Amino acid sequence: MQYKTKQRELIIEFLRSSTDGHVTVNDVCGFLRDENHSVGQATVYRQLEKMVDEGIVTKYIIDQGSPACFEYAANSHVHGTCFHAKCDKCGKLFHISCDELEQLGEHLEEHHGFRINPLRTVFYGTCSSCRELCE
Amino acid sequence: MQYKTKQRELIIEFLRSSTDGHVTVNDVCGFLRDENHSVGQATVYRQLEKMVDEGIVTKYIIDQGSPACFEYAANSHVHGTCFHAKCDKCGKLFHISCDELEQLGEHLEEHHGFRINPLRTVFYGTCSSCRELCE
DNA sequence: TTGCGTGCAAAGGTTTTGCATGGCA
DNA sequence: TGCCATGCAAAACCTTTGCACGCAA
Repeated sequence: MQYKTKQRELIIEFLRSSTDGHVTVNDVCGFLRDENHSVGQATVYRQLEKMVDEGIVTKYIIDQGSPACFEYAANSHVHGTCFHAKCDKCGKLFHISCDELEQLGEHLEEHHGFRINPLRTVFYGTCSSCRELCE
Repeated sequence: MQYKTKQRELIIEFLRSSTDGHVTVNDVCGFLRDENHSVGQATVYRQLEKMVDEGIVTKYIIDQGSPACFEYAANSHVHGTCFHAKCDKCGKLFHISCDELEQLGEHLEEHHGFRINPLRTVFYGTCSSCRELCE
């Protein structure tokens, strides 16, 4: 049973309008406050959690200690599996999507019995720009 | 410049003796306290951070909100690249190491300019046992 | 009317920091 | 002696929870 409240609508509207994709609880609260539609942060946490369960929002855990990122599912990765890769050095977040990664998923499931969830998995490493700087 | 202190030696000794590999700050403090060699937890955090920088210890960020895991590097993955995979359902942690994953690394670097760090990367998903339970 | 949703504040857990003291080189 | 390391407590940070009140159905 899912009530339709004003707060829920506001949160969804913001997620939908947020084109860059990755939004934190703080972003949501801050934006709504600025628009004079304040919503309690506990409510934002609780609503986002529900939306994740419903599958209309995706939660990314990018870093330990940093706030979690949320994305309106319909806004993103419509073109197949998409992974996130984060650079340890500059902190930039990349989206990677290609056939090899699809195969990775198949391989893991067939040979290791593990079904990877691209929405939760983040690759860590270094991007080319940062490697150039070091050399 | 790196001083050689009693505390540092104690921490390294425990990491070295810890065969299962993944150890939290709390594990370290608890063990040392039991052995009557108490070390302040701030010290443990600071020393482990240094060891990570030096490359002799690996830090795994398994879950948001849960404590980070540390591993004495010499104790592990002697047999090539090893990735971690964590089951969302049962929470079990698996070690995965095979040729396909080596290739994944090469592919990411060649085609996406991203050099993945297996020591920091954790795959999330569901293991076969948990999937069987659901079906 | 029923009971889920909200908001505030407090609590929870992990990690970081300030500052005076201790100990390596 | 100089300076890094330590230890304690407090702070910082994100997230969860308790509880009274509000509001959708």
